[in-house]
Amino acid sequence: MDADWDLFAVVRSCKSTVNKAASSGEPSNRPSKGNTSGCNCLASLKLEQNYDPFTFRSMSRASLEDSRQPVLKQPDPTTMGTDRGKNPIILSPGGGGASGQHQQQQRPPNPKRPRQRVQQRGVPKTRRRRNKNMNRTVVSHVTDENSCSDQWTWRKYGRKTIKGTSYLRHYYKCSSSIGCSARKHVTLSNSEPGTYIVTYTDDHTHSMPDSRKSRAGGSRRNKLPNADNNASSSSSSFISPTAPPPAPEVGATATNVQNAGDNGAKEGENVNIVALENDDGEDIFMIPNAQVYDYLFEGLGELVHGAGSGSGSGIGLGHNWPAFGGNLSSWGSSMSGSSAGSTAGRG
DNA sequence: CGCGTTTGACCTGCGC
DNA sequence: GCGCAGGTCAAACGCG
Repeated sequence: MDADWDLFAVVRSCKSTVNKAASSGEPSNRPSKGNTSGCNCLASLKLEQNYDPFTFRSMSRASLEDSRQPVLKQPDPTTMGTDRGKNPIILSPGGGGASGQHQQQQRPPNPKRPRQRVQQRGVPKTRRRRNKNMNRTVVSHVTDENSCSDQWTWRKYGRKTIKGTSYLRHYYKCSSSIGCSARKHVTLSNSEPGTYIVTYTDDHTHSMPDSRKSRAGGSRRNKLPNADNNASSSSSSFISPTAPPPAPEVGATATNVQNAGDNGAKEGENVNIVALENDDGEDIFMIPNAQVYDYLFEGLGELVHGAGSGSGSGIGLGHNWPAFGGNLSSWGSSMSGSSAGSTAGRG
């Protein structure tokens, strides 16, 4: 909760001109849905080509490409809301990069496999929806050229067509460690074609895997035709909220705002897009193609670093920022170097 | 064999 | 209370 509005506060503070940072308890912590007006401040950053804060190595390009396929060009009122009975997205193998995906894409239409979900009803499942109780969510935007991968192992557990976006949202769980509750979902931005909105939820309950041990996904990925494309980037510069950048030079997204404030983006420099959400998953703000100015991050830097020290005094996203492995402040210094071997996968 | 992906079904929060 | 929409589950399947 604190962190939550910490972010918020930060954002607001960004609005420097507008002043009013986290002066007080930030009453309107949670603007009602759609009410993002309160935070039109944002700096958007343009990533350096080589610097991709959010690369999801573990996600097959195909998957994401998938999300680039407009799902519902024209939302069908009759089927809206659920994919039930809907035709699966048809990937066009030749279409673009997604071609040659190994795997399921070639799977036959799948004759509606019989599924008996026994004991579903009545059984109180812990299946939960993102709610206020959940750990804060950090959103970040990635340009599609940056591909998507990071050092964590993510396992896709679902996808959904999101109303209003016309694109698919892919849901991933951290599979680097059993029991890790970290999750994220990736959606192709509706307003920013080519930009993926990555939302991280919950924190990793383990340290960054040294190397991927997961066999299936990992090895396969490397063989992705497109993997070539990003081979260099994925192997040399995978950066993510959970995988601190080796040496941030320029750009930054929300996730490395800290760096942006410190040694990251230089004044007036472009950094991709920064977007933040409150714990309700509401986009607090997103500012594409904006520019970063020091003053914008002055406060941020403080917050980030200060809070890291555990200064309970308030605002700060120093610690416990889920997407940062729970410790944003140590982000810049502790690179993935740590080992903490991954236990990739289950069993 | 183990793991990731796909995808239909189901659950649940929220707005009306 | 109902329906919508987002989120999650889990069987089936493919790949290494």
